[in-house]
Amino acid sequence: MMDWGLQAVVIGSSTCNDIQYGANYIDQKSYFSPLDFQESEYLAFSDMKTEGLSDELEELYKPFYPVVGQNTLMASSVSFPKEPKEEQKGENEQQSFALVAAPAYVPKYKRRKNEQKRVVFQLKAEDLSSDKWAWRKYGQKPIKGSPYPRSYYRCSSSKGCLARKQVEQSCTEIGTFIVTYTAEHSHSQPTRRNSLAGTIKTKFPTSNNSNKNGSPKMEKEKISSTHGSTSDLVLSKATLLNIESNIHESQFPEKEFPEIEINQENNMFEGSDENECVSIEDMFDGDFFAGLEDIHDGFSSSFGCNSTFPFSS
DNA sequence: CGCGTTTGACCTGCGC
DNA sequence: GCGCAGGTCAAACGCG
Repeated sequence: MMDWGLQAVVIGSSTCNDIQYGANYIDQKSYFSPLDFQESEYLAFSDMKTEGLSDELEELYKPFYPVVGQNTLMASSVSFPKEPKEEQKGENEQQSFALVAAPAYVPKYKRRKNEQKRVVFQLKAEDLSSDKWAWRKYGQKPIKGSPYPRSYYRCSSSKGCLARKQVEQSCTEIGTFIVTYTAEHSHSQPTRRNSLAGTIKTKFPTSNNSNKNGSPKMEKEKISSTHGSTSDLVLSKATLLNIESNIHESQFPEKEFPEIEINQENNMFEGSDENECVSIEDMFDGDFFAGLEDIHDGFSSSFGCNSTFPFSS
């Protein structure tokens, strides 16, 4: 089992711009893994933390983070909210930090991201599939200073679940994605993903049509996959095309991005049950990869290039 | 019918 | 107050 546990967890300062990578830091307020732990475990966690049981907690939480491929880069951070400037804000802050209970009041627009607890992972494209939660995409925005848009996902497993996830491609490394988790799941991990509904059909651009992100606007064409959730498990083809087109159109700044490299002995996913270990091959059957290959082929023929597709294997 | 993505519009926080 | 940027909403539409 990989032995990184809290090692990759860092604490950010009060602003999202201060995310640090690679520091060994155990936060003193809270800690969570949005990916892979059971409700009962993280329910008890905050209480345990306050009792100074961080050693045991470290052991407990080792398997909670996504068990990813050998090449996965992971940088995790946790940001905490600023102290509320006004009394009024305090209430919302607490809503944002409720661990499990569904909030009685959910503001239409959440607090700024830098005031929410966040965990940042840097993942190889092929390791995005290690996230077993079911996510639904609810938005995409171009990000200033980045050639790639950021996609916004919310947990689709439970209506009251506040968990959010942002995915954007690293501008420094092709095929590496920065995944930011916000808030926590209010339910246990789903045993299976949902159906294929919503899997888009995207055709390749035939002209110079562009959306407001400056990326080609896609028509629809089928993505084949036997695993339902499109989320990040199967990045939508339009998203992939955006990525691909951006790769070809963009210059990559020479910017250092400190990372923690994870060495892992095997490609095993560890579930909530102690005995539940699933290999990558078990989790994704041949059709899944076949679907990716189809997409890749489409890229190659459409863009006249086959070297940069992040999901090629 | 339920669940998914896409995408323009809208809301909010923040800096000036 | 204004403009910008990030985050979210919701209508439209596709798929099984």
